[in-house]
Amino acid sequence: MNEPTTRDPELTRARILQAAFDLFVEKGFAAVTMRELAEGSGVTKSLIHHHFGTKDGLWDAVKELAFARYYQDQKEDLEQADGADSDLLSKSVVRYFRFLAENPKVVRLFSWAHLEGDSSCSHMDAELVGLGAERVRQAQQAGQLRDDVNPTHVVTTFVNACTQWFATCEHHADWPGMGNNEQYLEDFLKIFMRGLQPD
Amino acid sequence: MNEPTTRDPELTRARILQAAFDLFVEKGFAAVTMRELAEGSGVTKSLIHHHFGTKDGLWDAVKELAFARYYQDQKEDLEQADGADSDLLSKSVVRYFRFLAENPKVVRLFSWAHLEGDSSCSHMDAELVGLGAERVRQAQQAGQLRDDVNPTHVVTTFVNACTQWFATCEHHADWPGMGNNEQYLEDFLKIFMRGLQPD
DNA sequence: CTGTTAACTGGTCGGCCGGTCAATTGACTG
DNA sequence: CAGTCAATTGACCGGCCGACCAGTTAACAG
Repeated sequence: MNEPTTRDPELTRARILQAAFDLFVEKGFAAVTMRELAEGSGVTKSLIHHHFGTKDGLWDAVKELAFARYYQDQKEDLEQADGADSDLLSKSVVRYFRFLAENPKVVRLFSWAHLEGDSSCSHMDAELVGLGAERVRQAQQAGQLRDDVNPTHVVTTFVNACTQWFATCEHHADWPGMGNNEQYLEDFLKIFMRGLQPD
Repeated sequence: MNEPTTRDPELTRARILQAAFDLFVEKGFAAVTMRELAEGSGVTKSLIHHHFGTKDGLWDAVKELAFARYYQDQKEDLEQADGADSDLLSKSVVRYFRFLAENPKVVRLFSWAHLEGDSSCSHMDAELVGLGAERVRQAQQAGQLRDDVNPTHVVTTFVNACTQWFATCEHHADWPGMGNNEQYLEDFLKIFMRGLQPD
């Protein structure tokens, strides 16, 4: 557990992963070169190949790490939520919205991976949405939410509304009439929560 | 107005644009090579350079064409809508949803362009959202919609919910509990429209 | 029929791409 | 201390990248 000063493969891997994350998030996989990655992480091109094999290998490692963190974070939130809370849904929306607000790079990474047809994130999302839908179903049975809508669609609706907001965030930031993050969240919640009230 | 058999620069341009559109939509700008573009459109690489200058030039032309069609289509719909119709909003949602369903490639093109920081689509969307927001404002003043929410946020909410649905369409198509396009649209409209009813 | 223009082609260029490899260096083992 | 192994380096490779250019050919105006 000592700390070698000159050589530290784990730290090196971490530095490469961080630089690759930033570059891939910014420009997408295809537009980034191994030379940029090397320069960005302060190591040689060969060293990246030594640790990650190919450019694709590095890309996979970057995605796997980011997605694992995302998945862990979200699952934790979903499981620690109090099932008896009548305001569970709006709190979940807020929590998800805040997560995206604090992790804009993850949003972009998802977008890139998704456009390239990556399926690994799909399985994750399927499970998370499934967990959320189960909560909605419980709330419906408890009479807290209208029960004539598909619980999965309820979750998908707010996930879509939040995700796309941050995916296009920097564009519409200065549109006339468009509010900031908090104002949008507030209005969305107004609409969404009233739309889900029981008859 | 005759039809030359051997040489037709406009047809050539159109063929190149179509092939480029398909390839760029599928793989993104950076991952497509001039050679692929040439093969895909059945012409020589040099001819593409002759007509569009550089690869970037072709990319710009592809985007401009697709965006212009999108813009024209949307603006037409927005303007021909009957202002006195109390069900205007839900019809607009349905119309937009159907447009995306029928033009999945445009959705992907927007996603790519957007991730790359293209700002031209931003101005378009700003104007379209502005037009829609104006309609919402009118409906609010007529007492047809609740007036304690920002009209721009109303439009953004449904645009986000629809866009992101199709952006992730092929992924969640087979998720457990997830319905098809029509079922999602129906549930979203239930939530959205009730959420917007006046007090 | 002739001259001009532009569509179109094949060949080629310098440069950068991802990837490899032999050699060096540092850390740890016994 | 020698010996081992992995971390790290720099030089190098074949190939493909986007772009260019000289030459050819079809359309068209006069």
